Amino acid sequence: MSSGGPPTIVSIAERAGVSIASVSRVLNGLGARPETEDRVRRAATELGYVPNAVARSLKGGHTRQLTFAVPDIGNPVYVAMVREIQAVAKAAGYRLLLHSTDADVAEELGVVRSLADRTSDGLVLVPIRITPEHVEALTAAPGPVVVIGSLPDGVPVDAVQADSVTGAALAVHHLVQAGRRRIAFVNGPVDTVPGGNRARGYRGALAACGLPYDPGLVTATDFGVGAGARAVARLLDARPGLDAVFCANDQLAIGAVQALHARGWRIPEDAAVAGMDDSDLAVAAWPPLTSVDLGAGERGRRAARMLLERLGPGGGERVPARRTTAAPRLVVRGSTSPGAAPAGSDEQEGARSA
Amino acid sequence: MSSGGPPTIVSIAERAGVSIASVSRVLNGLGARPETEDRVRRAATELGYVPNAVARSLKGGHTRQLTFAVPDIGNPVYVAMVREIQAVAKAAGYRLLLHSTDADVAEELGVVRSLADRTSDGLVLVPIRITPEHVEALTAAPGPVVVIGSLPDGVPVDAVQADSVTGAALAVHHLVQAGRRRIAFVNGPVDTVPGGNRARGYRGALAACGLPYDPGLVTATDFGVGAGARAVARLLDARPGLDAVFCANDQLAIGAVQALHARGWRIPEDAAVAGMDDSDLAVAAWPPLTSVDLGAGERGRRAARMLLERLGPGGGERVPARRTTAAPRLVVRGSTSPGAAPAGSDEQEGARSA
DNA sequence: GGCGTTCCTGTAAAGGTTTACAGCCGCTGG
DNA sequence: CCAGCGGCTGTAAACCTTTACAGGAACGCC
Repeated sequence: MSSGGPPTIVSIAERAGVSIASVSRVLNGLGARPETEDRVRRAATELGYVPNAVARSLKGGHTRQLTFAVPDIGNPVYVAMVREIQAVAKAAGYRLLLHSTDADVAEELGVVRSLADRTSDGLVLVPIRITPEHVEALTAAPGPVVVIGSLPDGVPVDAVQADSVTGAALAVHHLVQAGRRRIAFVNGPVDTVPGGNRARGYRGALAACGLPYDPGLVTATDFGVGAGARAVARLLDARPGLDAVFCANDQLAIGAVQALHARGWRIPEDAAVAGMDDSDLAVAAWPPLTSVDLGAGERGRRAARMLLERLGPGGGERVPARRTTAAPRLVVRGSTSPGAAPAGSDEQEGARSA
Repeated sequence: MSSGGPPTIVSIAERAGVSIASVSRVLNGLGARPETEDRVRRAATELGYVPNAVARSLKGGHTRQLTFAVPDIGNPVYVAMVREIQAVAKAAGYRLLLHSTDADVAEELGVVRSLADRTSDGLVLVPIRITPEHVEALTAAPGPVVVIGSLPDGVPVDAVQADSVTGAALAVHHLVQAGRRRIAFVNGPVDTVPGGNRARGYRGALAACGLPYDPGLVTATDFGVGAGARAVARLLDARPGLDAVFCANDQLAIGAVQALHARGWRIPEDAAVAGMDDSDLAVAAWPPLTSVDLGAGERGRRAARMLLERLGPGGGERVPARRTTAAPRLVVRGSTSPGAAPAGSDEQEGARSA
């Protein structure tokens, strides 16, 4: 009696005249008499057998799937992370489940809890913000989790952080060294951890350079090109003497560039512009944007690796939670430095299109 | 005897003093005596029970997972698709498995065949190119597949296409209407279906407008900003009289803009530039790029919907394979039209960043 | 009072795989 | 010649859930 649906080890066993145990053993490379081996293999290929991964997962207790949950898949920073995580997962024989939380705290918590349904073996989570509920949910997580973001010390969960404080400082120092003295700062939403850190880095670097902190040079807005352009337009009205704009984000920086161009300012002669994240947008701008690479790809890669270590034989509950930080890197281009990065010499090559 | 691993319906049954069947029924909302209902629910919450999705899948024969396979997750076009597919899948209660084929034909075929392992209920595939092996594999696909791309007519698989022929024509006509007469064309790799179509659209539109086809104005290169810049630099040497550059891709167009800027050309006064895909890069450029939106998001959405229809009750094998085409849309910005799209008025708002 | 309904519950099978255990065969060594 | 052992193989259980089926109790009706 075969026929039913797709072939199973039972169909193979019947056709080969052996037991299902032998089929399983042969197919998993355990020992068998050469003749048995032969008949099983032949039957399997004749039937076009493919093992049912679901049944395997049920028996084995793992799915070989990883979940990656991000606030917004469209954001270039997260795209860089997905890409690396995908690569690491694939190399290790894992599939990647992509979940968009739409920047919703309740959904983030739901993702953590849903580890309990055994759909995936582990989770890499990028929270938009860490609330006490997060701490609670993560502490009680029903499976291994790695957080990309800043986690309080007590939480027994691995985490990979960006160092936006020194990242911002890097940019400010660079601007100062380039002779700028009135450096505006366009921040994103300040109620997030990175928002606070970037502000801190900006302020600290100003202090370190002996420059005054002028609140009139600082503004916060939503992320987005248009928001950045409007914010900078207002800034230019209030402080027409500024000579540099540092933005918490490449999108904001693009907006800044547009606002400056619209008023006929030359970049970088009249005002320098620097962004953060070093996304593809940075090289798309004219002049190409100086930007601080906060290591999104690197963070993704590390997070995936840490998660896989937890899943590997040794990693279980043994090891205590680890914290690691990706070093920021300043990429200087034409928006702050007239001679830098001529067209055609950048590294963003090789993407394919449909 | 509980304790073992996480709670199962057995643990609940023991604790509530009922059978596992009753537990299952209560938890699935089928009828039960109020008292039974109560005890089961109480036991379930006390134990923190979460149903095992793998066991459910095994029994039910479906995983509520969809696979989306793309050549390269970093490409903005595919990002737009992922985003929409994710949204549709999520709304329908499906999870999304993201697979990067790295533009490898063998991997694409592997993805189609791997539908047989029952890991996901269906597949949306973006092939880099359609080979005879693709046709064969798709015809024999062990589960529902929707292809984003151009499929020969005989293949019994749903497909969603872009219309790059009229897309390219749209751009060329717009340039001609803006008074341009010597319009260069920078194509991507020509051995792909879109590459050929874009070339056809360019040529057809020139003919329709009564303009001569000058091979010296046409070039093909890899996608990528740097490649575009180099190609346009060569073009400018060969045909210094050109007055517009049409690119098969926003990345190439960005490169074109940079090459023109580098030689001191003004855009759009000395030369207009238009791209394709209308990605985020288009609004990042200065001046903002006119670009043809080939409806990547729309194609993703449609593909996901078609796949879900196949999975729904009616859709089985009944319906014959469908073909649908997303209409291209020209988005005019400053790179071809001096007054268009002032900064801050664009629609690319709201992205969040870490 | 008995019979038929209806409602609820429990037993058991099924879904496809892996694997512990036991059985069988044949061979070797004493 | 027999004990013992090693190599293969088959049976059956387990993973966790859903669900067909049958049994049982309560109730209404004749």
